[in-house]
Amino acid sequence: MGDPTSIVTALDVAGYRLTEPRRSVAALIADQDGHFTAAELVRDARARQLGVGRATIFRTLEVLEDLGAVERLDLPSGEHAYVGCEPAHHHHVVCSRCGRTDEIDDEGLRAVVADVARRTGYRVDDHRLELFGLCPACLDRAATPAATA
Amino acid sequence: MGDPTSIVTALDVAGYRLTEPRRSVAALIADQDGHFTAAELVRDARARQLGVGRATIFRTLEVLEDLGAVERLDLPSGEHAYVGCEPAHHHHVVCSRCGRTDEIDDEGLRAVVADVARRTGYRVDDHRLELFGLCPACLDRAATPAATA
DNA sequence: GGCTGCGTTGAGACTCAGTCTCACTTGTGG
DNA sequence: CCACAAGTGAGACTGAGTCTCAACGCAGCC
Repeated sequence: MGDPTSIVTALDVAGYRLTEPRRSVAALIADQDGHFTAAELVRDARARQLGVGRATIFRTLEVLEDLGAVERLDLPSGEHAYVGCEPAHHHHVVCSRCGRTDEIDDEGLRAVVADVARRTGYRVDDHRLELFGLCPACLDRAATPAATA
Repeated sequence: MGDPTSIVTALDVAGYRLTEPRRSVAALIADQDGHFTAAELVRDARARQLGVGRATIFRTLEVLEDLGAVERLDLPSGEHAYVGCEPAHHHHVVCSRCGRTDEIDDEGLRAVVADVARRTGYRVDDHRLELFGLCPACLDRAATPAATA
C-alpha cells in the first residue's frame, strides 16, 4: 500500500547505495500499517520470497533509524517495534489493540521537560514519550458489543 | 547501603512468601544505586555467593514490577533496566553517564496526555516518559575539564 | 516443637532477538 | 567496461529471558 519512495530517497540523500535488498526492505516497511518488529519484516520478506537476509534487515533498520525514517518503540510487553515516520522529533500514540500508531508533536512536552530540568538540576538531552491506549476505531468497536470481534 | 525492608514488606503485604532467595534479591536491589539490569543482579548474586538462581531473579523482578516496588526502564541502548522506587505512578530522569536516576512526578504531563487524547481521539490508558541527560554531579565534572576523568 | 501442603526454587535446556564474520556480490564513479 | 569499496547472506555466536520439573522450605496447624 504505502510508498517506499521517501525511504529510498532518504537513503540516497544520505549517500547510501540503493541496492536491491534495501529497496525490498523499504517496500516491506511501506506496506506495514501500525508498528512492526524486525522479526515481522523477516517473516514477510521470506513469505514474499525476496531473498533478503536477516542480517540485512537488521542493518537496514539501523540505518533507517539513524536517518530518522523509522523510529523505535518499546512496547509495554518489552518488545522492540518500529514505526515508519517523518524524520522530525516527535512521539507516538500506539493502539494496543490494532497496533495503529499516530504521530504527536512535542509541544506541551517541551515545557514539562524544561520544568523537570529546572527542578532536578539535570541537563536533559533526550527524552522518550510513548502513549498507549485505544484508537478511535477500536474504541467504537469496543463500545458496540453487538459487533463481532 | 539501601534498606530492603520496604521491598520485603511489599511482598509480605501482597501475600507472597518471604523466602530466603527473595530477601537476597531485595537486599541486592536495595544496594544498587541508579538503575540496574537483571544481568547485573545475577552477577552480584553470584559474586556474593548468595546461591540465588537466575530464574528466581527474573521471577522476583517480575513480581516486584507487578507490585510497583520496581519499575522497568528502556534505556536508549535498547537494554531493559530497573529502578527500585515507590509504588506510585511517576517517571524517571536517568543520568546517561553515572546511571543515577531520580523520580519526577506526573504533573505537567497529565495535561499533555489529555491534550493528545483530545486531538487524536484515542483513549490513552497508559504512558511512559523517560528523560535522559546528565545529573548535576556529572555536569559539574564535565564543566571542570581539569578534573581527572 | 514437628507435620504437611503448596508456593517457591535452581539447574539447565530451550527459544528467540540481535550481532558478527567472512567470503562473495553488486552498485557506482571513472 | 572496470575496479573497488560498500553491501550482502549464511550461519555461527551471544546473551536475555522463559520453561520444566524434581526437590525444597515457608507458614499455618496441631
